[in-house]
Amino acid sequence: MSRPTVAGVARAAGVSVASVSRVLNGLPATEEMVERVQRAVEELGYVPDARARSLKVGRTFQLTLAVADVGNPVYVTMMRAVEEVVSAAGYRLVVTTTGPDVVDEVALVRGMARGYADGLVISPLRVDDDLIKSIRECDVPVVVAGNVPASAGVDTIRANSPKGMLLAVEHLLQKGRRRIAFLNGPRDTVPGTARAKGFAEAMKANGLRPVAEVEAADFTFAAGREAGRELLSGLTAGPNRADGRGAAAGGRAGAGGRGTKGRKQVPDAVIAANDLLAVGLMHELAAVGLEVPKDVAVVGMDDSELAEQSFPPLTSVNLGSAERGRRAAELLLARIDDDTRTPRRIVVQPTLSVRRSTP
Amino acid sequence: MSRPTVAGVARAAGVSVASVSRVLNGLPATEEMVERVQRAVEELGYVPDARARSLKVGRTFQLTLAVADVGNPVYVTMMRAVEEVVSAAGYRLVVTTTGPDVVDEVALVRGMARGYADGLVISPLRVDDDLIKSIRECDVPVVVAGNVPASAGVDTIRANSPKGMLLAVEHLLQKGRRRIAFLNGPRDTVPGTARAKGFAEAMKANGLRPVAEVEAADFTFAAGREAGRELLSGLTAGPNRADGRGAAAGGRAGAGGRGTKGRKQVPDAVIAANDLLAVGLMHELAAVGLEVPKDVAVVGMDDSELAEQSFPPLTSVNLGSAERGRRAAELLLARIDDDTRTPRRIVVQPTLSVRRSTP
DNA sequence: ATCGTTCTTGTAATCGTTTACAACCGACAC
DNA sequence: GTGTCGGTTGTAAACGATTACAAGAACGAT
Repeated sequence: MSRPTVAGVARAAGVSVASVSRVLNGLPATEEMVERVQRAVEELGYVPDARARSLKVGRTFQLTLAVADVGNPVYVTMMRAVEEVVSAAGYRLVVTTTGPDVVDEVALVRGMARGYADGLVISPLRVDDDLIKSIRECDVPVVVAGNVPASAGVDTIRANSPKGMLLAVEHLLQKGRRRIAFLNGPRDTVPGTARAKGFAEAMKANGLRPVAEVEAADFTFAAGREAGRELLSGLTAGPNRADGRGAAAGGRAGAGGRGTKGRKQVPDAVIAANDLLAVGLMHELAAVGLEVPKDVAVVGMDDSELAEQSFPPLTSVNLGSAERGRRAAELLLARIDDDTRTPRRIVVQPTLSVRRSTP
Repeated sequence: MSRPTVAGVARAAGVSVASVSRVLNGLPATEEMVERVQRAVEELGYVPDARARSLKVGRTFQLTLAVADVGNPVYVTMMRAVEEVVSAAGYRLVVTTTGPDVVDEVALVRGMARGYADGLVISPLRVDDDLIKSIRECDVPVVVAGNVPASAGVDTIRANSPKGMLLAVEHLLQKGRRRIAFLNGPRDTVPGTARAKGFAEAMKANGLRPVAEVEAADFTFAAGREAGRELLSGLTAGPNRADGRGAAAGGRAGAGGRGTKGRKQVPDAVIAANDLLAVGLMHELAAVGLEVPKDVAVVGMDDSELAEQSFPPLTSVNLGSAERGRRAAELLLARIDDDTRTPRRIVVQPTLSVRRSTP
């Protein structure tokens, strides 16, 4: 006994397929007709085939959100926001993960081109011409949560990293920290370059020079630890500890301190490009006996759930991931509604969530 | 200029639609035919319509993983494992989130019944007859990562919570902790009941009685904090601190200690049903000045990425989420291949990942 | 009684693929 | 020259829904 189709239901109910379809879609029909069809549907356990339906009507009522790494908590914030908006609009949201490579991203956009979903939100880590081309050629609407050139002719919604960096730097400054280091993610990613630039500007605007700058292999916790270790190497002994008892287990002595030639200054604050990186760093700080925030203040970025879960809770720049998710979803829905509207480029402003990782 | 279809390509290449389809699917054709078709495809930027294709061939080459809460790090572990297996098999994985309610879960299974995917892995928090019925009626294969009755006639793969609890209890015991409390998630969920039962058994087997048992509203960080507060209320002053300087800021004196009547015993260890709950609890412990693991040891469950990210890193029962994900995916693929095989019920064994939240 | 109107229902075309089947073509053996 | 055989290619029928269009029914007005 095979799965019932609309034809089977029609036969069972003794009516035509058109009538079945009409009843199922709530078009006007007589009381009796509705009753007969519904009974047949019930009896056969009929469930319409989504593929056939969407082939005919041209819509799937599914929307896709593609993220690079499901383990990154910033995406859960976005995901929640997107989900809320699209499900309120009667769409089902599905999430796929692309990994960090741009080629996979391109493959996804290409593959999505026909039939898997009515629209797509992507938040690409890396962008190249192929990706832009595939977005432009994609015949389902795409909105980019991130930074692509205006020439791509696509709705975008992005964060204001430079402003966020400024908030972080000024907060630290106000708390009396001046020896600020930067723990970035990969420079060849979109957020990586934006944050590097923002950090440099923010420091310059306040007349500061970074005491150190390291680059993690990617935006993950493990990479954060590794980069944190690199950042700390060679400067674990220094004037940071008020009690002067030094820090590292190894405890190798050294001049340290600012201005000492041939040796990096010891930071009294680190800004990380990401909450995961920040937390990774904090583990390394603890490992060498530095206390947060007493010895070193730490500021993360994204203000994800991890920021409040970490210990100490992490002061973090809120780059508006929830709002970006919400508005990305809204842009997508609007464009599905009307494909001719001119692409918008929205920038959302950051705020700072102060927690206990800064004094 | 509308999107090209196979007919358009055929016209452009001066061949029949069948030939186009054959070339696209790699069926035998002459050199020249292949060449002409490919040129036309290239030129028109043709992308096949997934809906139409899957309508005809009966497969979508998509698999769905439905999880209750994307914010729960245990699911990212599972997700990664599932993704790896299914993508190696040529499927695309999509993830949807259902929320904690069983009705949404049922709706998902029902809706998935026709056409959205070739198979479904669900990990339901709550199970009722409706859900089981919908799974049985679903005409795409379903595998359940969790516990449903064998009568459901479905492949399942589940953790061994009781054994996991035993590992946790015995580890604590071995470290000299005997006043063990339990921070559970909602009792009306599948994991909630399993863990409650497992905890009770494990304690009994070791001749211990729980000093406290609280139930969080759900398996989230926020709920963990709240339940942690509840657990700690009224017993924040006690003999736990070795230095005897009491604990809470308020520092109210009290008899505390074991056996004191009218007053709960002060735990020297807490097992949480979940890493998120454990981390929430640790925040509350810190808030009242109790140190982990010196004053109170904490054991989480799931051994998710959060366990190593938390501070101190969390000793956690590894319930095999990665393996469960992997094997769930394998079961699903096997069943897609052959729907007649008798349902398997796999149990994966837990291990303990010892970190620094226990002495 | 006839006509027009409105409302309901059925027939058949359509969406964009795949694929069973038949037609065709050239080669080869008799 | 004809029949057979392999191999390519084309025609047309699916897959399972929606929907334009036409036909029929009911009903009141003329």
